[in-house]
Amino acid sequence: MQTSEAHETRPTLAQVARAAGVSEITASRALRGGARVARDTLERVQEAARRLNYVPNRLAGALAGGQSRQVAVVLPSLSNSVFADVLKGLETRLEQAGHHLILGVSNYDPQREERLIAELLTWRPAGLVLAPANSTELTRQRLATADLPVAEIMDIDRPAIDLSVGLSHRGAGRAMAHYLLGRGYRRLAYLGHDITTDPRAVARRQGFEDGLAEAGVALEAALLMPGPSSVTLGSQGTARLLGGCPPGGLAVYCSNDDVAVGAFFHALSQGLSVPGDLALAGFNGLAIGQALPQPLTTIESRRERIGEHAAAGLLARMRGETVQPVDDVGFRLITGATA
Amino acid sequence: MQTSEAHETRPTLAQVARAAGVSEITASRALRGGARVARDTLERVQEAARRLNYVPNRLAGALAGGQSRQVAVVLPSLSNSVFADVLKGLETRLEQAGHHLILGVSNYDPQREERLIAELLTWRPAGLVLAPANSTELTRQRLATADLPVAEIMDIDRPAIDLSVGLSHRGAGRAMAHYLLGRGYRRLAYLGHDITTDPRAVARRQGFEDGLAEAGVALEAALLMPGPSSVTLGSQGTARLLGGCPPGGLAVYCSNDDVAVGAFFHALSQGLSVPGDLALAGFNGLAIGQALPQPLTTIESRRERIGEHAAAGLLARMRGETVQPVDDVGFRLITGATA
DNA sequence: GCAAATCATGACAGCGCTGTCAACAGTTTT
DNA sequence: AAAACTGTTGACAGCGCTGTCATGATTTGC
Repeated sequence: MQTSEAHETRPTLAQVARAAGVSEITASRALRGGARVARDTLERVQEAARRLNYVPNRLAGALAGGQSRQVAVVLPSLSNSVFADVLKGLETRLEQAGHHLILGVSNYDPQREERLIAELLTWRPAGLVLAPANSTELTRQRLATADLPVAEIMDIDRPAIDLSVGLSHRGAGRAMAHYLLGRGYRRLAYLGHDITTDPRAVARRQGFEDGLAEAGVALEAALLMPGPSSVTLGSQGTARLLGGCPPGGLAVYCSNDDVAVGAFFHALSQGLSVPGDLALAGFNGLAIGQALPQPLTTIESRRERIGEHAAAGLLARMRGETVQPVDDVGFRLITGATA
Repeated sequence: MQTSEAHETRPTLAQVARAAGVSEITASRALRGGARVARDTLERVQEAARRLNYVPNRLAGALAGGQSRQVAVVLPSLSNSVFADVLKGLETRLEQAGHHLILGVSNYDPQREERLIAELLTWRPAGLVLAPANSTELTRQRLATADLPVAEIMDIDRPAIDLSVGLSHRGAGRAMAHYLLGRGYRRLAYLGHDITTDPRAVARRQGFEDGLAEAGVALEAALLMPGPSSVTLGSQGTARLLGGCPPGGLAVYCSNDDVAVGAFFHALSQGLSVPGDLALAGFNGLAIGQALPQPLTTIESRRERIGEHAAAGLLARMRGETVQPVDDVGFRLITGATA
């Protein structure tokens, strides 16, 4: 706790101020934009800071000023490139506004998510971004009283605590149903991954079935594979699905692009023609799907934009502006060659 | 700056202490593990904290204690799943040790990387993780004096500032050369992406050529495509490469799995047999490569382990232990069906 | 039974910065 | 010429917590 005068110590604002011959507070103002500081004083201070190699201590700044310029982000996973994209969008916008990201990954575990939120809150972030795996009631309560802007991202189908940025997965499912029906498919199946962790996938399937129902069509088959979505899961699932449900004009709506790509690979290795024998549709619009020999029919989910919008919403809230609670970034159906 | 006694204010340690009938410092000790605190006092304090819904303020804690329990991470990209994997490993280990991650993404831009490091350092992190795009001399200097543990990750081929965690990309390239030669391939080509941003890819290619040279073999062709690696780039690059360099026993070493998968797709759409007409090898061991109808021959890069080891190394350094400066996590050649 | 060691607790100061309010010079307004 | 600004600066206190050292209460050793 001693303030050694050895020059090893990182220079503090006080030292910069002394070097520039001004008071601490003037130095502080000069280094933060320079409002209400004479031009030459400003330059003198900046000069001194540069010379001493001054690195401000934002911990102290945040503590004194009561606002931290850090934004906490809790995501369920990073393996899924979807969240990496969102994170990218968030980082870009926030960094640009002088904020920094504290990251937590919940692994789709509500317990862990809850703990992470609580821990990240100890840093007194200026905002919070959540892609809820399955928000606990406790968490919702805590956040409601925590008095900081919260953006819940990915889907807008559920009621949000504060801000909600994403798209209607239900709507996306319906859109795909309409598209496939419009292309003349009447034999429809669903292939999904473990949905207990992925409420968005559930919503899409629901929307898909709704869309079919509107035309009086029912799913011919639905197969849920255990485990998180993956290409391998898609291949294996397709194999199983086709066991009880022969190809030949069958269209399979997959829970996402990874699964659909797997399905495509299975078709390939079995010599099934796509979409003749087996039509395929996914969700997300991942690059890999579009790079297949036949581009995948899917729905683009604009992940990076979700991140950017969430960041923008939080920043606006921090500035005290009122923001519309629901931000629908929409989606776009990509008419590929697989359905 | 006023301490309103309105109960809106977040409870502070002082309030918890008062509620528990102890001094602030005792409360502090009780809430941090409880060393040197009587058992019943400890329980009383924890009780009070729970009742008041106390959330510690780590900004204050870090400022007072002189150590922040945040670790700064600067990565060149998140689009590349490779870095997402590393990040995951880092997060897991650090979170487990009670540390949190502040994230910056440089987009492979050395300027931006430099600025990010400087900014993140203002949070007085306890450690720093870097996957250097191209460390500036200035940055190296600053970090050398910054007096905090720094882990440079991904490759161990270059001299590091402090800790180095990764694998020898040069070695990986050589290993693949040896493997392909061992399989009898004598017509070898290289297909890569824009290497100005990716020194690791350069090292692999170098190693590959070294490996060939040891057997007196030279590359028949090398094609560098502009832009970051992607599946599409792989397909297009392969098309171009095969223009001047006909298939038929040709083995193409791709700069990474994304490119190799693209190459595979190209072969598929052209009806080329793999590996008969065209053999393919990549790098990373991504799931997508292994899920292809024919699993990709590649080298597994253990990204998550790199993250975990980097975290462990930093944590050890924070505890004051001495750590070996270079941590080689190794790699593993995956004998797929494409070469 | 008394010195020495151990345990539990607290007073105090300080981490490095910023908000608030006041002061003072130089300008403009009336 | 007085009043009212405007622009620039600083003194002061305090953000919420922890390290250090000191204190009294207990236990231990011989």
